[in-house]
Amino acid sequence: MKGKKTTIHEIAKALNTTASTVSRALNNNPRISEETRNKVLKMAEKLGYEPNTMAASLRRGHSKIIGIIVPYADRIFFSSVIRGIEEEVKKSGYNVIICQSYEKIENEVDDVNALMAAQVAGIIISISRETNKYDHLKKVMNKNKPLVLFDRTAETINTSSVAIDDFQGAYSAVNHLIENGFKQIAFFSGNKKVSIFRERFRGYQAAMRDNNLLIPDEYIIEVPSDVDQGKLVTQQLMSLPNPPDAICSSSDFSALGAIKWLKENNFKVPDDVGVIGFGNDPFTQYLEPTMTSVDQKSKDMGKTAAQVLLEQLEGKNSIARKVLLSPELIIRDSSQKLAIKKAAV
Amino acid sequence: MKGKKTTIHEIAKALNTTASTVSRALNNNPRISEETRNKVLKMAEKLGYEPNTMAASLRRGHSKIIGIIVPYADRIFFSSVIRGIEEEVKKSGYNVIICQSYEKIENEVDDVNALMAAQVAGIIISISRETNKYDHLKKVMNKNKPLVLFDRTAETINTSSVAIDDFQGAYSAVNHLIENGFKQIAFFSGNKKVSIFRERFRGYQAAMRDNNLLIPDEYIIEVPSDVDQGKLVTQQLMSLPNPPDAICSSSDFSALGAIKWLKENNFKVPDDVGVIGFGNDPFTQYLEPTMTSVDQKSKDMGKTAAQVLLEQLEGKNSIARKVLLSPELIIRDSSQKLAIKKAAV
DNA sequence: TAGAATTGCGCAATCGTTTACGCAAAATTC
DNA sequence: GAATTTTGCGTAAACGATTGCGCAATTCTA
Repeated sequence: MKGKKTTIHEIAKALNTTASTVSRALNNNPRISEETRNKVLKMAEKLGYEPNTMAASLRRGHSKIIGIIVPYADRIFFSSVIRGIEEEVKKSGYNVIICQSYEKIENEVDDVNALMAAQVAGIIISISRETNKYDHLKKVMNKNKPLVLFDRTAETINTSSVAIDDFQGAYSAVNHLIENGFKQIAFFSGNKKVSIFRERFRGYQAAMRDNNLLIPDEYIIEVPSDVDQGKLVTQQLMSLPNPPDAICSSSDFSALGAIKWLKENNFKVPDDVGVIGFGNDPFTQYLEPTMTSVDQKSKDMGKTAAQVLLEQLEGKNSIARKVLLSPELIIRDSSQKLAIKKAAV
Repeated sequence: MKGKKTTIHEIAKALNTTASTVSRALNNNPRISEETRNKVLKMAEKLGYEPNTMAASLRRGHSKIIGIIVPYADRIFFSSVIRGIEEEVKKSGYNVIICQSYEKIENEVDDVNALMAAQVAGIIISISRETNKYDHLKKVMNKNKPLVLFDRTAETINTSSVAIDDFQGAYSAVNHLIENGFKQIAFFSGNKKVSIFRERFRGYQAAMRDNNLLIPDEYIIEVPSDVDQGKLVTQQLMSLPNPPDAICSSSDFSALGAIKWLKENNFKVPDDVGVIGFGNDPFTQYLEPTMTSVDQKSKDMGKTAAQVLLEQLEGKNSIARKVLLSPELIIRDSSQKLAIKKAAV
């Protein structure tokens, strides 16, 4: 019972053959006879052999581990992507190793180095909000390690990426509001330095334009993804001489802030003001009213990122692939005026 | 720029010395002079040296990676524990690798094997709901790999563990309800085969007994952690000839089900019926009324589990340590009758 | 049936580090 | 100043698996 590990050499000795034969048998090398292979398999089983992946990785030049870097591992969006990746790569015998950047570029750089040192087979990353230089990512590419960005991608470097179509997400959200009779639609944008937020903003603009609706400057507000900040700017908005009749937010949290402030101040949601969030965080379905939100397909995103990476790993495809997933508008109560909703039934 | 990696041999050659000297210099071996060490460091920097952790791990017998196994990586409790672990082990230069068991014992066994094969330094695990045999865990211990269980622990094997005091959590929750004037308190238990749920149940019983309150058999219901199931059993409960005036739940989700059913059926929460959940899931703070819940200290749990594991790794402590963290009752609106609340102010 | 191709397996180098051992030079002890 | 200890570093053997090369034995080709 003492943890004496068996190696292929032990198996070889027991079978009066050599380690190379055992190795080949174990790896289904066609140059090994069925008979020998079976003997090896049986003996391996008997001796409780378990391969030392370190040794194999060392020889091979990389491990069967995929590195993942996210800002925070405990945010539902990221943890859900991670789950998707894990599920997918497991099928091919890979494991995932998680690093957090805490939205700091220094951590991100360190993480990349650590992962490279750990000889990961490839890296899947959602870059930090701070990240504006890409030398660390280029280093990965220069070493010919597959690299896939997700959600927060970088346009300036030529790498594979998976994201949702943020433009379309915002566009369909705004369109939905308009279909439900809202006309004066304000927009909560995130930090416009980040591409996903720029795209959402563009989607909002396009939808308004396509429906011949004007956008007063005061209707566009940059607000962090935060409940209290959401409340604050909602107060501002509703104090305008021409307050909006709906809010489309780039974040579920600021949308929640909006709903909270509105209810506290005796506005009815959605009858007085409609609200739509972005992200489809689980809490949105438990609110009153339940919140309409754009689902980011996080698990799919993870699965897809994993697939793209594996493709690259297996050499099938070395050119960068940019995948855009379609977001899904999850329609709940916060965006449908009761009268209209009833009429529709 | 082509990913030619520099090894210690290259450094040695450039310095007209040997790999062993370089290795020792890099590892702060005291038998190396300051002068040599500095030369090595400088040259390593110059040549862009990055250590190959695979090789080192192979030689050392284990990697600087901690394996984590959880049922689901995207459940807030687990992702939060993972975050805590990652933050803590990173300080000592370790990384974490994540596996999911999906509550299946076969997956758990596979995961353990995969982690052992990856030569992880140790394993931190929250066992699946199904797990009732522990051979796979014993194997880890037999190979002298540190093993730490968290939250869902196993009493029958002698290993370190970190959990919250579920007894105390439930006890203080029930006590709080009683202090707020509730007397007929029902209990939503989870699956009593799982130790944490047994403990919570015991806490409930003890608190009731200590306050000389009787528990009708019908008040104790085993219900999965699920909103709809919570609704269902709440309906049952409230149809009793002697319905409860409060519900203490082992889960936030079934508690949410209770609140939903109660509101839909014109019961006031908390004035007619008080409700307390367990887990302090983020959504609890966004409900109406906001939900009182027992916080499980997930991030602390992760940090502590990591500390216990590292202690064991560094050989300071080879005997099993069982740590119980104190849960924290987060008091919100669902458990305080308005009259009493005002009086308290 | 001679020559070519294929099959089955052993030899030995290799991946990049770490580390026990040993030895000379320098420093210390008495 | 001889004997001992310490310092500084080189030699070489690991760690456990993979794989190019080569060589017999077998099968196939013509």
